[in-house]
Amino acid sequence: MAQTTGNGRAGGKGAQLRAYLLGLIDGELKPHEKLPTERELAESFGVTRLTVRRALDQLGYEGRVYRTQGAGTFVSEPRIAKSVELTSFTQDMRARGLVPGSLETQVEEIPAGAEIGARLALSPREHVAHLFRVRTADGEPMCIEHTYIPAKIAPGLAARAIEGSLYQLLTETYHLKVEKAEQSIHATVLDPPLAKLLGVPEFSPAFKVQRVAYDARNQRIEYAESVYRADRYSYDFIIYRTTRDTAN
Amino acid sequence: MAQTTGNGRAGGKGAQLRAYLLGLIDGELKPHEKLPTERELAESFGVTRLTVRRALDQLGYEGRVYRTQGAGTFVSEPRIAKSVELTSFTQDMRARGLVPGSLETQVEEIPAGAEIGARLALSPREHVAHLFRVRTADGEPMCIEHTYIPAKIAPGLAARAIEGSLYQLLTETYHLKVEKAEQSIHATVLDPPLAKLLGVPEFSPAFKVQRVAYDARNQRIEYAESVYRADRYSYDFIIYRTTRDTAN
DNA sequence: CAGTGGTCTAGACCACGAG
DNA sequence: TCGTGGTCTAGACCACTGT
Repeated sequence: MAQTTGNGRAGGKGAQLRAYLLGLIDGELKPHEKLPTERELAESFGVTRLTVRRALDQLGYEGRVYRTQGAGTFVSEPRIAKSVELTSFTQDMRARGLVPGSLETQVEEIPAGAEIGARLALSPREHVAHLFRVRTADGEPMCIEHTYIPAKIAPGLAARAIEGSLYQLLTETYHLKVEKAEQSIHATVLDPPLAKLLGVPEFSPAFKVQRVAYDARNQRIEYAESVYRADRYSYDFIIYRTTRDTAN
Repeated sequence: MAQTTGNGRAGGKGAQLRAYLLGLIDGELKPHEKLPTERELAESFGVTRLTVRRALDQLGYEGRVYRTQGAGTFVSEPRIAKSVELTSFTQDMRARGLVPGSLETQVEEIPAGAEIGARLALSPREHVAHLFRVRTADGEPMCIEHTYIPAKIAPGLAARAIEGSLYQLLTETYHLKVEKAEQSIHATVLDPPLAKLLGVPEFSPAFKVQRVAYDARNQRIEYAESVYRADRYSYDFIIYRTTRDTAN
């Protein structure tokens, strides 16, 4: 089963066009330089303008390009945004050129209980695999993570050795592909045991992140609660005025 | 053929359709109930399927509906997401049923200096209006905010009484409409003076948020640095796996 | 298998920006 | 004025879901 994402057809013209445009943006063009017009792109790629527009829409949403009616489409300044994209810790660290790892990994299968059950829409009696990991980058502790996965959708997970990317394991072994996550970020301070695990002073500031992950069919796949060192982490993203409501 | 319709504009068919769908979602339909099919909607509204799809795309992105190929489009569970939408403090508080206000408002016009200049892409000598406000909800301090706006795009701003929504003032008086913002969120703790302003214990956790806001033409409009009480704030949003890269 | 969403074509007119 | 992006029409075929 090759990958190719939901879009069964090995690529799709939009995806090829996207790849080409990304090459332009990262390579030949500098910020605020003009991309070819939509009509030019459509013709030279043998696709419709709609297809071109969909690719540009996505890039615009990701903050890579911006468009001005009547003028053209332009390369954005180097982006600060990284969030609003769903990545795993492993992917995230690799993208930053760091080597991801884990310390103190523990796995167990336990009843969900009230809180975890509620997060995963399970009965409190149903079982979940519980992973505890101290995630590291280049060997340095970055984050403490508790992950809960319904046992019924990933049988035997608690008996496996988890190393590296959990998402990769879920995809390859259980065909569970996370498409979407609801995330809630809080600011907190580290109590002494957590501070020690992360190797920072007691009562240092930190992010506490709660995440519920879903697959394409809105089935809950994972609940994770993580604590990140604030000295090494920030959340950077681009937000847009929502649509054309403009009511107020 | 060649219908023409002139297309009244003033909303566009997509916007009307969106309003109708929002009514369905918030009114008659419950979570996980099925919306009409795209083809039905297209016919009953006298638009193309593409137009229907664009409206549904947007709702899907906002987390209001989810779609499953071969099955249909369904109402999402009540959303937790609020972020990934650009709102002002004023709008945000009103949306939560609270009365927004400000304490200790100060306004001055000063040279941008190195840091603010860099954020706003101004020479350090150019002037900016600097607003300092303690934002309140139902009279309770929620956030401390420093806002910087280039004097050349909002002349005389520093001489005005700022009350209520700055964004509203910028739109109505200077025709500056924020469309996009880059935001960076950090976790921190409150030093004693800030803690006092916010009425919370010293060294309480807090969010520090830096924001650069742009208009539709990518002109920088505002740089803001805010500190929010962590006991009253969290960032909740939905994130999606980005497109079809899937390189993994 | 029928029906759904996902992608695409080949046009058209409109609103805006710049020369 | 002319070229740009923004919106829309009227179809088509494909991939996936459910029965």
